[in-house]
Amino acid sequence: MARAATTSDAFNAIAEPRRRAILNYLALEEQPVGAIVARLNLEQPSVSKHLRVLRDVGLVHARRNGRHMLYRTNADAIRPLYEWTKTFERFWQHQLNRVKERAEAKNQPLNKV
Amino acid sequence: MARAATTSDAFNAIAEPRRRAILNYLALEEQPVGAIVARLNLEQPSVSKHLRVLRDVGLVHARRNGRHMLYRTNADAIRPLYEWTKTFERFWQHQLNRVKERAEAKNQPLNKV
DNA sequence: TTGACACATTCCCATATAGGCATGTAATGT
DNA sequence: ACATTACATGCCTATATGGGAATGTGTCAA
Repeated sequence: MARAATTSDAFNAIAEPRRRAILNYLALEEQPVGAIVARLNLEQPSVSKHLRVLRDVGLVHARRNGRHMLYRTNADAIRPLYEWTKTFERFWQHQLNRVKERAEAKNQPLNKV
Repeated sequence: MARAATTSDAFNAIAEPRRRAILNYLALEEQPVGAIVARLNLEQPSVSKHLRVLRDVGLVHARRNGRHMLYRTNADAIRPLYEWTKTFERFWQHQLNRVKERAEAKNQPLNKV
């Protein structure tokens, strides 16, 4: 058997870095495809394909507005991922990382996914 | 180009349900391969391969003890996933889901990943 | 109706699995 | 040294990409 389809669930869908970037961008407000293409500097067909995957697993919502398709992130669909990772929270080394976190937040690049 | 390697990062590695199950099992304490095989009811070569992927991305640590290889989850490597999902926390519908959560927790199967 | 704009889909291809099976390797007991 | 235990790796196959280029579809303006 091959690897599971990217559309099989949210875990597979977000494995793609560009799809995570798209979700980040669409979290604040809905945007047309062209805006994603311009902002993330990707090919239009590529963005459409990624959006198709994200839509299939419910990670984005879409609606048409004239010639434009407006997409927005469905944050609720990300919760299962959050819940799973949170399971391991009690095993982290809290004190040490809290400090590192603040230090890194200051130098974090804008397009960092 | 094809899909990114499962070993390219933690996001790709955890896309596989069995790998998440392994991480869950190895979170509490280190275990030999045979225990994973028995507990998750998988083929031994399959488990070894999954562990290889998890090890390549740093999601598990391994040490030898006689004939046994003892693996354990490296929870710190899961933090980046947690941090990314947490980015969307402010967009969740808090009140509604808190209620749903408790209701679902009661009926959750043991092997649910 | 025609043309342009905004996206979506299709086709082709190289690549990376994950499963099943066989085999290789490291460590231990006798 | 040899058999056994406990894993790791190799080989083969079917399948699912993601990129690039071309083409199809839906909407609006004139």
